Amino acid sequence: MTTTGLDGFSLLDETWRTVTPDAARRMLIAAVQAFASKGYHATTTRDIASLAGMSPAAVYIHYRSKEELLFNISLVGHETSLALLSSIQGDGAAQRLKNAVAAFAGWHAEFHTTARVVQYELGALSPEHHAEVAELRRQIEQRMRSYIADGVEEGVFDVPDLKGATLAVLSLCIDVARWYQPGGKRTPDEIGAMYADLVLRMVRPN
Amino acid sequence: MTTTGLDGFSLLDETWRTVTPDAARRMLIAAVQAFASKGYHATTTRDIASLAGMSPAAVYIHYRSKEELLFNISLVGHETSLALLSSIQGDGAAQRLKNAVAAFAGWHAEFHTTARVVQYELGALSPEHHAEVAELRRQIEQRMRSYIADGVEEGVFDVPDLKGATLAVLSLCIDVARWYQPGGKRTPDEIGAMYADLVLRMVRPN
DNA sequence: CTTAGCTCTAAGCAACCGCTTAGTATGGAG
DNA sequence: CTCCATACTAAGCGGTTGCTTAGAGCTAAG
Repeated sequence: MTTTGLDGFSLLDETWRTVTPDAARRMLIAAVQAFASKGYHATTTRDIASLAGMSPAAVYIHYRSKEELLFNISLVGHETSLALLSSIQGDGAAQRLKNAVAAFAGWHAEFHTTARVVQYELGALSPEHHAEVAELRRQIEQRMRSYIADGVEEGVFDVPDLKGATLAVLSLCIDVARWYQPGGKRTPDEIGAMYADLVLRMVRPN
Repeated sequence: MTTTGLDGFSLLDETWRTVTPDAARRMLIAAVQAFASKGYHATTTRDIASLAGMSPAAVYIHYRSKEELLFNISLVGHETSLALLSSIQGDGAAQRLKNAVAAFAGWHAEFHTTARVVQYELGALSPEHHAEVAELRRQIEQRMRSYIADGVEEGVFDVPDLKGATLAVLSLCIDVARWYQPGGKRTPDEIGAMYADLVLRMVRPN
């Protein structure tokens, strides 16, 4: 095995560390790249195999179907971003919300390849797999809502509509995956910081 | 011709009024519905024809290819939302930005079917068609930026990063098309009003 | 060395894709 | 009535799709 275009990628993205064996992980990373750049339906199993440097049939050694490949990506991606959002710390509700938005928006920029698949290919999942992922999405929403609710209870935030504000904040962060480009003016960290600032302005009292 | 599921739709959505002849318009509306619910690549020309109540070959009487169908949708959709954003009026920069966000976000809710195709199927356009649409997107961004810049010049907005804030505001509105569902708690107008309020909070001075 | 088990490939199958072709129905002009 | 243009359908073509099958290559236990 020499170059398949994956070498640099797998070093940058540690999301798939736990996927074994090696060939299964390379296949998954190839699928992430292909799904992200062309979309799930426009990607053929031959594309994925070719990106991973293997034959078309090799896909089915490690995965039952193309959809199962997508489900694995979606599941690990959602679990990773939920874990990230759950690990937020900080002094006071304002600091915690700031850290949460910076982390969540920053993740959607830094791992925009994974994030694009996670956020925009949900509809290609089977009903059973979709339901499983939807539960994780509910938990993500609940986490973000609690960060905002904390500030309201502390009296440091002024939010007329808690559910609406949560929706807007999550929406803002998620949409980063749509427009972010690696060669752009802002680094993922800068985007995270800028968005954290904008969100805090949104919830601050008059 | 009796029911194809389009009758109610075409009454609700006046975006395609100018498309003639009638069969071409019905085909386009069928394509919008199919592209929006399954994505461009997952939609077959047989799906579209069937939704329009015609034979598969009828698509090619009015359109050269499936991609040209998408291009027409994308072009008219972008022109419509640009026209909407360009027609904003109001007393003072704050009122104009408020109206602009309410209209733009509201449009992405009310016409979420069209908006989904417009915003999420850009990558399926041919390079030439994509370039044509990209120019319209630049004009949309410029419009929104000028509404924010006006407030900064008037001294009623405090925005550290004009381009960043414009990006965030557009992003917030566009992402409505991703999460909006017709049966939801909020009407398109309510979403527009809520988002206008959130954006004004974001740009107001301390 | 034998054998079992795992990973992978070469070849290909049935189904489906976008699109074309040949021909039919319709309606208006002369 | 004939003639012709337009709008449509039935049938199907070449190519591609997701996935399967049969078997080869490799590793390691006995």
